[in-house]
Amino acid sequence: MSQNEMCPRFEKAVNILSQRWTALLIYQMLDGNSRFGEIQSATGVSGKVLSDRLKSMEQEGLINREVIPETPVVIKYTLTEKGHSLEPVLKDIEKWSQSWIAPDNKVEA
Amino acid sequence: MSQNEMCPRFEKAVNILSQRWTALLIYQMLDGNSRFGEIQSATGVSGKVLSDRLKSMEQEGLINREVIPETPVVIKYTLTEKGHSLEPVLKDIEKWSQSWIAPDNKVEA
DNA sequence: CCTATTTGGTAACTTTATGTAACTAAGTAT
DNA sequence: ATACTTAGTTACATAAAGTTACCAAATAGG
Repeated sequence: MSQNEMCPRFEKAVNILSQRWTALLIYQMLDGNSRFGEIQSATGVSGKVLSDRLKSMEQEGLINREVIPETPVVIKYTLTEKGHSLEPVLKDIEKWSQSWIAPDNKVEA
Repeated sequence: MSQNEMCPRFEKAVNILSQRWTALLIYQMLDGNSRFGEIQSATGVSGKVLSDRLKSMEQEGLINREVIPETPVVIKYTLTEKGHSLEPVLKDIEKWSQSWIAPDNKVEA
């Protein structure tokens, strides 16, 4: 336990973005992927965690969930304005990675 | 398992930043905090995890560890150029949080 | 010498988060 | 009825994080 003197809004933002997968999921949605299965196979996240993350991102107001009663059913996840507003942050991370991470870095860890 | 088609450098960067505490630790160091105890009490991270993170951040080339043989011993952690280069990313997150996170948000979760 | 204090940790154990694999539900076509 | 597809959930296993107690070095006080 300690006295956190950091801005609680900043901490909240960091907590959101440092939840495993969340940044990658938003990145995928920025990239046009909107369906459960698309996002899952693009990222490799497990169905269980994807389901959890989508729920908490929805509660956080980052995404919307839309049910399209086609057959079979299609669920479309789209970024809200708030979610979309994270684009510059992710692009910054991308830019940083291109300057500072070696190109042949395997993610095997 | 899945076929990740994202840029592996971007993924690596996201993995670094989405490790719990890492972003907050860098933020503290940008703010001038350099000692184990300072960083620990400023953030609230446990000694065990702080120790782990500092090691992996050092291996990642983000920080340097300097032993100053005063009494009692002082260990000084400072950002490398690579570590410091994350400042714009963190400032972007901070800016985002000020626009999109409610001010009275308690971190109690 | 013996004890206490301070910094920067480590070790053992508990709790929480994530991963895996199998299963469910709705809708439809065969 | 059976099978197929999407979008999940459930039960169980493993990994990561938190908690608390302890260790090591260096020194100061008694």
